Amino acid sequence: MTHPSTARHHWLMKSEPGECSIDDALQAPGATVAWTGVRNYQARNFMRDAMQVGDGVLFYHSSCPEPGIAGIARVASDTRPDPTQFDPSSPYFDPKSPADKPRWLLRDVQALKKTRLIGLPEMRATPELTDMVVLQRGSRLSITPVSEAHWRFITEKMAGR
DNA sequence: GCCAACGTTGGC
DNA sequence: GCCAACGTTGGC
Repeated sequence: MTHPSTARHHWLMKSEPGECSIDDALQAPGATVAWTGVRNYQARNFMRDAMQVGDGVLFYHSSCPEPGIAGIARVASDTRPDPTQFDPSSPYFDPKSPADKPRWLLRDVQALKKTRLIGLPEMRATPELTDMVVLQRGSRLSITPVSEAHWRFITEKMAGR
């Protein structure tokens, strides 16, 4: 029996392509970017408590003309404080975050490959994906868990070609 | 730009 | 602890 803490998880992580697209991530040193700007406790807790280095990530483009899954990535580091919370010039500045007890965390994410754009309308039209957390009514979380079945269906049946 | 849905804040 | 007001997200 596999211990739960060692079970591999999968995630969908939203990024605005105007800020960091899958192409930007692939061109970064080591194809790795710091996932800055998470300012929601539930999303932070996913990163802190459930993510593990090596977990698979669906790299999702949001707030753009064609929202959808744009690539595959992996969790590449443990959590560390998100430096943008202490930067007054950053849009992610949080004046209430204590310097000695940072409120917001990030992980490094390594882009592995760009896929064809699996658009949100296509995702919604795919019966196998109707239970995905990101597709539920009112879902706004920038980081959501992805089941093994959804991960396999997307990466094996949809991302190719 | 609109607005539904959800999260956070702060007075009480 | 309640909850109204306000802010944010993100698709459209």
